[in-house]
Amino acid sequence: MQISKGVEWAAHAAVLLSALPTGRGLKAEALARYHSVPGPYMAKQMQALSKAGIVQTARGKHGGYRLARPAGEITLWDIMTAIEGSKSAFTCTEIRQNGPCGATPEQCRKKCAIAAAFHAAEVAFRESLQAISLVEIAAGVAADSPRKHLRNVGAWLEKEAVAIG
Amino acid sequence: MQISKGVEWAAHAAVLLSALPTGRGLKAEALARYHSVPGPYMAKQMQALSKAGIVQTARGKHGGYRLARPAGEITLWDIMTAIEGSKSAFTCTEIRQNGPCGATPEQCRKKCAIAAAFHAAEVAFRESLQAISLVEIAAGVAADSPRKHLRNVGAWLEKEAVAIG
DNA sequence: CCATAATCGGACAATAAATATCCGAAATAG
DNA sequence: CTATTTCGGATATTTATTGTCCGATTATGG
Repeated sequence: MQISKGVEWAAHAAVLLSALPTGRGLKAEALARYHSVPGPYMAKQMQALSKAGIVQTARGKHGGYRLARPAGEITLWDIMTAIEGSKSAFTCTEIRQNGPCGATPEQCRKKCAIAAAFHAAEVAFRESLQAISLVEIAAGVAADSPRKHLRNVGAWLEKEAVAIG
Repeated sequence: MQISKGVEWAAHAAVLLSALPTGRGLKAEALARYHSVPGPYMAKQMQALSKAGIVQTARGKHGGYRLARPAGEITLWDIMTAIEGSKSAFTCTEIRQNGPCGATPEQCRKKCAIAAAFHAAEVAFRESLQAISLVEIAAGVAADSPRKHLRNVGAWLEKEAVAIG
C-alpha cells in the first residue's frame, strides 16, 4: 500500500493556490519551481486536478491554474481521489468461490467478511481525510512559520500570480 | 494506493488455519489448492507470515503451517503488515524545504501539516483493522454459510490436516 | 483581422514494484 | 543412514508508477 508521490505534490500545490486571493492563480511551471519538482510531472498532477474539477484552468498567454471553489470546500480526500482514482484499495477477488470447497454464487450475496473489514477500515481512512480542508492545512502551516518566511512567500506570490477568471 | 493481492490470500489462509484445532496445520500446497491460487506465490505469502511470527512452520515430511498463537490474538493488521511491511502509506519528501521560499530545517521541527493529516488517517485505518481478529472473521464466515458447506470444509480439513508441534 | 507567443492537454518512454516461478537447504520417517 | 517431502531464498515476467515530450488551444499585440 503506497500513496503516490503525486498526491503529496498536488496537495502542496493546492495549499499554495489557497493562499492567493480569489480570481488569481499560478501557471504550472511556477507551481513546479516553487517546490523544485520536475515541471512536466507537476503539470500532469495539475491536469488530474483540473479533470476532477478542483482547479480551473486558463490557456494561452497569462494562463494558469486557480482553485475552482473555496479552499474550505476542498478536502485532502478530494485531492487524493483526483490523483489516484476512487477505486478502493482492497480488491476482493472472491477466491472463496474457488477450489474444492468453493462457495456458490448465491452463498455470496453478502460481502466476504475479510473484504467487509478492509472496506470499513478504508471508510475510516476516507472520513479522516474528508474532515481536513485546505483551510485547516493552511492555518497549520501559517502557525508553524515565522512571520519573515510568510512575508517571503507573499512577495513571491505577488510576483508570480496571474489573473484568471 | 493499492493493497497487494497477497494480503487477501494470506488473510483467507489464516482464517482457514484458524478453523483447525490447536497443534494441527496445513502444508503450503494444500492452502493454495483450497482457493485455487498459484502454489509458489501462496507459499511466498506464508513465508512472510512465518517471518512475522504469525504462523509456525515444520519442515520435512509431514511439514506445514499452523497458527503461532490463538486466533483471537491475530488481527488483520498483523497480516497486512506481515505481507506489505510496516512503512506508512504516505511518505513525506519534505518538499517544503525546497525552492525559492524553502523552509529551513529548524522551521521543520514540527511535522508538515499535510503529512500529519495523512498520518492521522492512517492511524484510523490501522485501528480499524486492529479491532478485527481471525475469530471475528471466522464467525462472520460461519454465520453466512449453510451447514452443508461447513461440513464439506470440515471433512476436507480432516483429510488434509497434519500434526505440527 | 491576423500572426505570434505562451500556455495547457493528452500521448509517449524509463523506472520501480508487484506478481509468478524455480531450484537448493533442511528436517523427519522409515 | 538414506530417501523423500517440505520450507526458504534467489530468480524472471508482468504491471503500475514516475518522468518526459510534442501537438492543440487561447489570449495578446500589431
